Amino acid sequence: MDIASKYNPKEVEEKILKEWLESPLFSAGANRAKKPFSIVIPPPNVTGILHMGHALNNTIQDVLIRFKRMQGYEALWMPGTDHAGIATQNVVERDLAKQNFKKEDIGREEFLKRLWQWREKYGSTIISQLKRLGASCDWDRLRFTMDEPYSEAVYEVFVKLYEKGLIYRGKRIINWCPRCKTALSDEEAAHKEINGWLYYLKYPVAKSGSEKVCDYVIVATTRPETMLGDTAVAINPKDERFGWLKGAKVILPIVERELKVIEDEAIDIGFGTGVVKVTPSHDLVDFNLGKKHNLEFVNIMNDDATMNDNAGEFSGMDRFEAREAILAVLEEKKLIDKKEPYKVSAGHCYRCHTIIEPRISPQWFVRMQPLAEPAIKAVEEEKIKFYPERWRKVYLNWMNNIQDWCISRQIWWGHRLPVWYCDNCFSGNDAGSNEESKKTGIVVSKQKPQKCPDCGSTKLRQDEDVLDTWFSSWLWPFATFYWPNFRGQGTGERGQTDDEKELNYFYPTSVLVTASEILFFWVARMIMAGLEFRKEIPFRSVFIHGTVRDARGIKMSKSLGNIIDPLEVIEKFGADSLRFSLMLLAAGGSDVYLSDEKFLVGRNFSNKIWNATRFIFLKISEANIKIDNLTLNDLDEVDAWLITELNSVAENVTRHLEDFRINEATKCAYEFFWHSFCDWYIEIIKDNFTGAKAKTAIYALVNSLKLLHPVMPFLTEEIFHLIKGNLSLELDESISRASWPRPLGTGVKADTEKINILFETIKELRNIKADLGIAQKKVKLQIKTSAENEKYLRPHENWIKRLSYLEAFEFTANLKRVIYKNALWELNLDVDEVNVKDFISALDKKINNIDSIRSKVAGRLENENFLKNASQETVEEEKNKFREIDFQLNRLKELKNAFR
RNA sequence: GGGCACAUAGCUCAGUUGGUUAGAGCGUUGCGCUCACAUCGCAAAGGUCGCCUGUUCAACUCAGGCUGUGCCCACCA
Repeated sequence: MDIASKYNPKEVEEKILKEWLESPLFSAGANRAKKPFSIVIPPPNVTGILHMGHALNNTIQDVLIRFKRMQGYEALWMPGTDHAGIATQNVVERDLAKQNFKKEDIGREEFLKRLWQWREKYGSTIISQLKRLGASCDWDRLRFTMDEPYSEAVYEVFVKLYEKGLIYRGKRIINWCPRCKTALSDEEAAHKEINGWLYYLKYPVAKSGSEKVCDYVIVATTRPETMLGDTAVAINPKDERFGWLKGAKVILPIVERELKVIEDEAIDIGFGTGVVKVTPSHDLVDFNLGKKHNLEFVNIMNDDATMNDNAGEFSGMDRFEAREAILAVLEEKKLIDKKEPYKVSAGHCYRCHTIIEPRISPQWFVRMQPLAEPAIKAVEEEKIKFYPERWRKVYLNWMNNIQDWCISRQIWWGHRLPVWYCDNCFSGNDAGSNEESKKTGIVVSKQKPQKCPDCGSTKLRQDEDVLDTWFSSWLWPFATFYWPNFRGQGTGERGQTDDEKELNYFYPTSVLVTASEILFFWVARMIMAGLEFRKEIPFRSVFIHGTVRDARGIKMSKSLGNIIDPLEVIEKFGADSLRFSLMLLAAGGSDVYLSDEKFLVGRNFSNKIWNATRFIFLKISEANIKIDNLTLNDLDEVDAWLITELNSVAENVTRHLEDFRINEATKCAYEFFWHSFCDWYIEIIKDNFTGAKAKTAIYALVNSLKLLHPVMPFLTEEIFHLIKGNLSLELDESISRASWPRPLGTGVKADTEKINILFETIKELRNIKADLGIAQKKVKLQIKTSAENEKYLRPHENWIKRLSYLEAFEFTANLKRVIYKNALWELNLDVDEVNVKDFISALDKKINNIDSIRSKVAGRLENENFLKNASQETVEEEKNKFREIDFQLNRLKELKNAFR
């Protein structure tokens, strides 16, 4: 049979992918005979394209799913995409802008039509890319957060929460993105420090409470433009410097408005001048002060953060333009005391990075505290476990300080609020919370109500707003199963049952794999929603992986231009290489630093596996060996050693995968395959290729492939097929459904100690030869040993000779000198012309090295406290170690003497 | 301001409960195209495990402090 000497991943992967997608290998359904294992995918943005973060995230999930599937679980990986409200709308708006349109020009209906078209066109891109990565999702289940059944879940949840008093409408100060022109939640306002100034402005004092100490008060501000909306200045009542200001009035410059002086404990006496300007309409703190002290609210901005008519002469200017203009006027009036450089923390829109403008507007909120309580408990009681564990604290800390969630968005792409207002009797009041309002003229309902329950009017108008994207994604773990409107009996295809049965079977899901960035956005909220609507946690474990960064440690992002495109890596080296390299690098939850050459490990390893297979096939066909089963018998020490190693590797890989230590699992399998299997075993069997050896090799190969399959699905599948096709073995259709390796029980137990002595000897001989400068010279090996040992050694003669590059074995009772000895034998290399000088200096170095270790161990053994306190085992170990080191030391010394 | 990580070979990082002669990949050096693989093999050089102080018979590992780096949270005008 002809197998290429270089592995061609592209060709193989595309072929295998096609087979997979045409098969039902990855489908799952409620199956009583098996235990469930389920993962819901973090749904990527429907218009997204695969980036390295996706590659990492989804490879991890695929590894876990494939592992569990092979272990015999009913493994479901639920795929889907997210409509990603603001992000997607922005993309389509940009597209419109290219044609010189604004969305308002074409209207809501037409705009939404375009959005859906966009989704049809690009929505499957990322899905096919995930497939190409090898993701073994149950693709027939592909969900979308705006599918009709899914939307039903969203409305259901809104109505339920409203009825429970957990959703309310309120006029509050919220984070407003003046570019997207929508409200954002606190989480969507990313705080970043920017370099700014702290301006000290002088406000003239009109009349003082007691004796006027000064003509001005000086207030410090980072945002002078908001002064136009000031309606008070505030001091701390305990601040003795400003006792005279109590009850005073000051004049707001430019506007010439008279401002009250209010007193509040919240004012930090130590900051700035101790006097604060209060702008209730444009700052959260001031908003609260304004409510508390019953101040006037003056809004000075439009929704795009330009100044409105309340800004007088500055009307129409952008907020930053207005800042400069106002400063110029104040400068002219000599009302600027000073300015200092200052780092300001400002919220930025997480979608377009525009600086947030706090803005008062009516919005809808979810009261979070009641939802948070059980979600805190679930994690505290470890019903949900975090990996790495440190995220548990981060989660709990956030949950314990949770704020209400602003869920209404002033965009068009998303789930429209199931809220109707009566044209006749709705007066803009708040709604939903019991004390705050009377709910007049508001109906919250999944369907459009016939008439207003308050006044009977039929003129009802649906709220224009849509819901925060996360208000739909927090239902993902159960809404993907068609909750709450389960379909009837399933079709029976692929063993599927009806929806509810499936939900009950697969929920709670097993593990959620995600990045830390969306811990609050998504993970925490899913836990709350799961507990609220299913009365059960949504997943048992949360595995949080790191961020993908470039070689300099900077987060990869398209806008920074430092991305490595996973698709290019796939094209060049194959998805297996990409996956393998990522899994090797992504330790626990640590960040992954990538550069192009990092993928060579994966490429090289793929090729290694390919060639090892190729070689074994070659030998089998050369020797005309027939293998029709994998029952191992006639194993010699070397075969048994390999199988013993394999067993322990299988055990370790399994253990590591169970604990989400994928990198360790990958490394174990890699080392076994490359070093134990290729470097030792295959080398050993080269000139002693018996039927038993062939079988052992194939057995080890098949099981290595299985261990590697979760990480390198394509290559392992291809070779699995090759083995099945060429060796007439009874194997599964696909390795993805083959059983996970279990240690072979009795019968195979290697005398690893003796074999290891041989391996050590070979390494030592190579070493000595290199030091003597005769690495490539085939010399005779003289051996002095017992008859019994000779009998043991004889069968291994050939490979020992070859691996240590020797010409011949000679058993003799008289050695000219001893250059090496161990428990089995004493050796000499029959050679005269050698580089004694280098050899002796290399020896000296080794002797020194070992000598220092020897004295360390000796010191320990002479220490009475050690002997007294350390465990019996430890002491024994140390004693053994000492004997071993002592033996080595003497040997080296003898060797040195022999060459002197 | 609060919290959380991280600091181990030239580079990138492993190191699961304290006892190891501290490992890997890449890079470097030397030797080799020995009938799979040069995307390979064999070997070598290279580390006072950030610093200090404790706990312990024993610390890369535990505790406290320090320094540096990164991240998250927060109504720091």
